[in-house]
Amino acid sequence: MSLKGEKTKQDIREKAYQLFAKKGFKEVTMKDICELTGLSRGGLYRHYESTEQIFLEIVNAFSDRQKNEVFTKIKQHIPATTILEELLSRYASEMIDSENSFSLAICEYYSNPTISKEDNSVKKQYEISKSTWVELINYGISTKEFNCVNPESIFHVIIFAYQGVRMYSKLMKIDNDIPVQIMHEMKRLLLSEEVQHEN
Amino acid sequence: MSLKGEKTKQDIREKAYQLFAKKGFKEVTMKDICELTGLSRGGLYRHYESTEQIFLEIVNAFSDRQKNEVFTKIKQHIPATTILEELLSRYASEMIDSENSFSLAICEYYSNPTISKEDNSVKKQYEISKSTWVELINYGISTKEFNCVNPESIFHVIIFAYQGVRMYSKLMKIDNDIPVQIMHEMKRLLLSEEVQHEN
DNA sequence: ATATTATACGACACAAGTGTCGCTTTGTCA
DNA sequence: TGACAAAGCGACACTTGTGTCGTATAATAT
Repeated sequence: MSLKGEKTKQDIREKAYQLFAKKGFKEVTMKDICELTGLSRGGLYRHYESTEQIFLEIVNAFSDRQKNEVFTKIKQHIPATTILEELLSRYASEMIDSENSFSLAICEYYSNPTISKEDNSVKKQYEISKSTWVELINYGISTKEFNCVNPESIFHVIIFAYQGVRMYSKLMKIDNDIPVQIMHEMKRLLLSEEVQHEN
Repeated sequence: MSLKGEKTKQDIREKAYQLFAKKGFKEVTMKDICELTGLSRGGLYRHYESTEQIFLEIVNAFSDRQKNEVFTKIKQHIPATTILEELLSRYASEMIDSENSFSLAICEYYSNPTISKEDNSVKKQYEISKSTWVELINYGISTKEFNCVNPESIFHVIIFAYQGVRMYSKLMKIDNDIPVQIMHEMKRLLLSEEVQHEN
């Protein structure tokens, strides 16, 4: 029973996560990971044979973890507006600290034409994210908090808009209130008239 | 007066544009450009010393060209809704053909942490794009076609959402109607009630 | 036409990352 | 506590791209 091995792998994943969140996908090399973990080339290659393999393992764990968070809150009958605001402000804070955005690394990975498109981790992560949002929006419609035409299209606007901002923020030290602006527009798309006018 | 030189540079820029639009920024090497232009290493390096230098020259030309298009149409009193639809559907078509998106290369360049942040081509391109949209939106408000709170935040939602889609579409062969969905939501954000209900 | 300068060539040295392999060290079980 | 597998080491060969330089070729002005 190899305990040491799994511990090392865990450490590799943690350190690699930090590097990806800071530098993006392509910028991270096996050498970088060697340096941060303190492992030698041979030592690292024993556990993982590419940055992509490490990355995908992290992505999978990442989307699995977030999967049930929203669903649980819905079951607890927490108002949809509250859940929405939590989600949006989490996105917003990740945006402002561009040095710490693993989601941005995922974006970059997505946009990389050389990756193996057969792998379905990306699609899986997208589907999980989509079903979570659609569930939340439908819940909000059922409680009369939300008022929108098409939950799926709202989902797309939201996630894609946030990814765009993350990209820009990496270069431009974007105004901190842009995430807030976007949050307001997203709410305008979703909220019923009476709720909207509170703001 | 060196005619040959400028002709070669022009050719380099054209070929490089094709490569960037297809492969993104980082994926293109000086070697690739040598191969496509038929130039040797020394020949290419005489004109440009890096892919970044070529790229930035293209970006600058790119944003300058688009600058006055919208402004001209506003002066001709073409309805804001018409101009909006033209812009949005151009974005949408670029999204569907992910092999041909120079904008995506710009995005990727933006998100690259190793580039020289002193260069202001990116900021310039962003400012030009922003001022164009804000001008259009304010024009639409003045003609009572549009009805929105904050032109700048709408601008951000629009451009960022489209960039996000482009990224995903590069990997996922995204549904062709997602751009259309997003177009509708963007219109919902902008259009006055009476116009909106037409749809 | 020819001198002269701008273009273009391709071999070369260099840098950075990859992946491998024989060997050593360390864990783990009987 | 010894045996044996698992984990870790680091030198090596390889790949891919960069940037340079002496030389050759073509364009242009006089």
